[in-house]
Amino acid sequence: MSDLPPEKTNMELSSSSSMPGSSSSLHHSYSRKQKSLGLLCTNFLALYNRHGIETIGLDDASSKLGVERRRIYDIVNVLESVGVLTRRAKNQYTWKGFAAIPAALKELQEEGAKDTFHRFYVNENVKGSDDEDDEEESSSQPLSTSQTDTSKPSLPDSSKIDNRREKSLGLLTQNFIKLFICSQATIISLDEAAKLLLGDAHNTSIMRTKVRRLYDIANVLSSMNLIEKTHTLDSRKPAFKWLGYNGEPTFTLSSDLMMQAESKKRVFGTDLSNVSVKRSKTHDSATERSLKMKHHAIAESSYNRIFDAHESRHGSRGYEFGPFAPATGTYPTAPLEDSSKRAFDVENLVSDYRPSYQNQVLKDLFGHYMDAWKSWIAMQQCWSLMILVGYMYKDVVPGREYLHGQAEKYDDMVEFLDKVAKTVDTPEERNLLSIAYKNLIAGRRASLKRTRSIEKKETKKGNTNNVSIIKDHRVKIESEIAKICDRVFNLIDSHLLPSASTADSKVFYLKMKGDYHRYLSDSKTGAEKIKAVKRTLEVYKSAQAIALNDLPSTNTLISTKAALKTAKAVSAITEMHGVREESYEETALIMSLILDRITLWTDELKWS
DNA sequence: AATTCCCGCCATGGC
DNA sequence: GCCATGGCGGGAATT
Repeated sequence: MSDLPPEKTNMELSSSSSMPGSSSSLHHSYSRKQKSLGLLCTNFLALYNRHGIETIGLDDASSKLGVERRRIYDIVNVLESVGVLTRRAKNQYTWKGFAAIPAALKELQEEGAKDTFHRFYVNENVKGSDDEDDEEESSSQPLSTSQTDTSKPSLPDSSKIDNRREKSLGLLTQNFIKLFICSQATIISLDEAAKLLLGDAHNTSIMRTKVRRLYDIANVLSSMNLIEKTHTLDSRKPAFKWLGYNGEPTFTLSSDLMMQAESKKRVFGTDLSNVSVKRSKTHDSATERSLKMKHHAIAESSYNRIFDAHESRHGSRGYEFGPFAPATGTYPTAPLEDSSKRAFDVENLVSDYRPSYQNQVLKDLFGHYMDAWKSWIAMQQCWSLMILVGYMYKDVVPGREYLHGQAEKYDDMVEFLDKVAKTVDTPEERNLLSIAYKNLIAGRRASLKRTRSIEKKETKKGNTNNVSIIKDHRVKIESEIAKICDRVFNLIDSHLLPSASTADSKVFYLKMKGDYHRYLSDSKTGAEKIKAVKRTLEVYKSAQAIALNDLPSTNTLISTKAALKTAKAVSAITEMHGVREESYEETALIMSLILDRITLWTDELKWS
C-alpha cells in the first residue's frame, strides 16, 4: 500500500483556538486534498444526509461549506443523476436520500441495456414507470456506432453534435455508471471510460476534457462509496471499481472549510466554551407552547454536559485532529514492555490505520447545531440533541479516544437516552430514538470491524506486542457493544414495548430489538454467537408475525436487508459448526416469508 | 513526466 | 440588463 513518501509528517493545525480576529491567512498551504471535490461532497452529504432535511438551498450549501457556488453545482449535478437529489426550483433542491439510489440504478441499467442496440427505432412510448416526471432522456441519435468495441457489450455513446446542453456531468455521470452496471466489467480506468463514452476520435483535447470531468465525477461517486479507486489488475494503471449501493455509508463531518464561512456570520465557531446556558432560553416563543417541561430540562442539562466534555477535552490536550497524512507504516518493531513505550506504539498504530480525513471537528458540528438550536422548539431540541450526542460518540476511532480514558463518557450518553426514551410515544420520536441509538452503536461496530482487521494483520505480521494491545482494545469495544445492546433490550422490554399501543409501534420496537440482537451477534464468536443469532431470528420472527397479522402491507417495517443478513448469518454459522438443527428450517421459513412479501416492500426503504 | 483535478472565466438560458 | 447555471480548459499540485 503506502510506501515511504517523504511527506511532511506534521502540519499546522491551528484550529483549536481561533481568534475572532479575521482570517490571518497563515500559510494555507493546505494540501490540495482538503479542497477536493470528493471531500467537499462528503461534507455535503454529512450536512444534509440527516433528519428533517427536505430542501436544500444552494446558497445555504455554499456558505455552510464555504465554497463557491460553482462547486456546489458540480456536486449537485452528479448527485441528482443518481437520484439522491432532485431539482425543485431555482436554487432549490429536494433531498431524496440514499434510499433513492437503488431505484435510480435500476433504471439506468435498463436504460443502458436498451441503448446497446435499439437505436434505430424511435420506439419508446415512455413512462411505463412511475417515478415522477423524469424525462429528457430521448437523445435520439442515428445509430452508427457498432464497429469494433473490443469487448463487452458496452454502452451507447453520447455522440458529438447533440443539441441539448445535456451534454455533461449529469448525463456523463449516468453513462459512466452504465458502463459499470451494464457490463460485467467491474474495473474501469478513466481513459478507457472516456474513450468508450465518446466513442470516436481520440481527439486529444476532447479526451482530455472528458477525462477531467470523469475525475470530477469519480471523486463524488467514490465519496458516496459507489465506486472505489484501485488499479487495473494487469497493469498498475489507476482505475475505478464499482462497488454498488451497499447501504448508506456513514458520513463524518470533517470539514475545515466550514467554519471559515461560518465565522463570518455566526460567532459560534469561534469560542464555544464560552457559550453558556443563558442563551438556551432565547428561542422565540411563537411555536413554543405546551411542551413538556421535563424534556426541556433534560435537554438543557445534557447540553451543559456536552459542553463540559468538549471543553475539558479541549483544555487538557488539544484533541489532536490528527494529521491527515497517512503517516506511512513504520512503527517501531522493537518490542519494549515499558508502558510508555507501549502507548507510543499504539499512537503510531492508530495513525497508521486512521483513514484519511476521517477525524471530525466537533466544533463544526456544534456550530451547525447551535445555529439550528435557536429555532427549534423544545421537544425537537431534546430529540435532536440525542442525535447529536449520538454523532459525537459515533466517530470514535480505535485507539486514541479509549486510551485517553474517554470511554466512560458514553455511559452518560446512554443514561441520558434512557431517560428521554421513556417518554416516547409518537412515530417520529420512535424514529429519532432509533437513530440516536444507531449512531451510538454504529461507531462501535465500525471500530470493531477496523480493529479486527488490524488485529488480523498484525497477527500475521507477528507483532505480538501490538496484538495484545489491540486485543485489549477490541475486548473493550465488544463489551461496550454488549452494554449498549443490553440497554436497548432493557428499554424496549420494560418500557417501550409494554406501553406500545399500536401494532405499528410494536413491530417497530421488535424490529429494533432484533437489529440489536443482530449487532450483538456480530460482536460475538463461537457458541455465544450462535445463541445471539438465534435470538435475533426469534425476535425478527415475532415482529414479522405481528406485522403480517396486524399491519397493512404498507407499514411493514421489517427491513428485508436486515432479515436477509440474519438468514445468511445463520446458515453460515450452522454450516461452519456442523450444527445441523432446525436452524435451517427457521432460515427457510424467514426467507419464504420475506420473499412472500418482498414485492410489497420494494419501494419503501424509508427506514433504512 | 504523467496524472489528477481546482479554479474560475465566460457562454448560456432564463427572466 | 441581471442572475442562476454549468461547459470547459489552463495550469498548478501530486504522484
